[in-house]
Amino acid sequence: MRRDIFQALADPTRRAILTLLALQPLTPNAVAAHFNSSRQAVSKHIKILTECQLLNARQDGREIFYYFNATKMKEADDWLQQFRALWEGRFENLDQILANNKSKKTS
Amino acid sequence: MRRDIFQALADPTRRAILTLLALQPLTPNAVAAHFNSSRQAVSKHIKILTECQLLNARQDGREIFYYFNATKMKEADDWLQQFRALWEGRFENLDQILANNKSKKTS
DNA sequence: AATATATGCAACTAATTGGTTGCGCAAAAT
DNA sequence: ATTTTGCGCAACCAATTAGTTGCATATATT
Repeated sequence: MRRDIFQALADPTRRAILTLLALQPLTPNAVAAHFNSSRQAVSKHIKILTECQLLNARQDGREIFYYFNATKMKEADDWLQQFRALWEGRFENLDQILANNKSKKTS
Repeated sequence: MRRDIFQALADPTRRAILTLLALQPLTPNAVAAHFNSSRQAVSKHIKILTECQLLNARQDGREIFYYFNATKMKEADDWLQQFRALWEGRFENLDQILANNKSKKTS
């Protein structure tokens, strides 16, 4: 199933799962142990994250370890690229404002 | 009203609105003209984006211009920071893999 | 072989979402 | 003064979501 990566990132629990799995691959049970949610609820989140390839699954016996896929996450970063110049520019403006403010005080 | 910035970014129309308004401030009507959606639908999106401060409003007569707020968008970028090392590391690994591959060929 | 464990999947539910239509109000144009 | 324009807000609706409970299946453990 196709899925929008930003839509997957919308849920705070899913973001927490990503943060957790970025540190080390874990099974659904191990992930669920970190949250108040039930195993099934976490499993659903993992499914969504896997569907948009933010996670990859690797089965080992009856356990399935989920791996964070940084390459996919970079797509979010790429989208933000278009705005990056703006908040950097913002600081330039801030410098100017501060400079103006200073000159007012000293004048 | 409080609102999660990632939840606001989940909708593709809202992301398109942000891209548009990052170029220049516009009124809701002007924004709606760029999409197939009705003015009210766009207005709802703008409301959500304003609630999480990705947009700021500035009234001028009966018109309201909405401004993109880059500083707020940077929060998304900040959250991604935790993963940035990973996809950069990924490329380091890729370099190693390529290096190994090359040495195999030449050996 | 019998039991326990790890997981996915389907059905159901309450809450939220994205959209619509219709309204009211203030500012501009006639 | 009347009409038009720009906008927000509320009510409603269909679709989606996040969660639950209850299975079924496959792999370990005893």
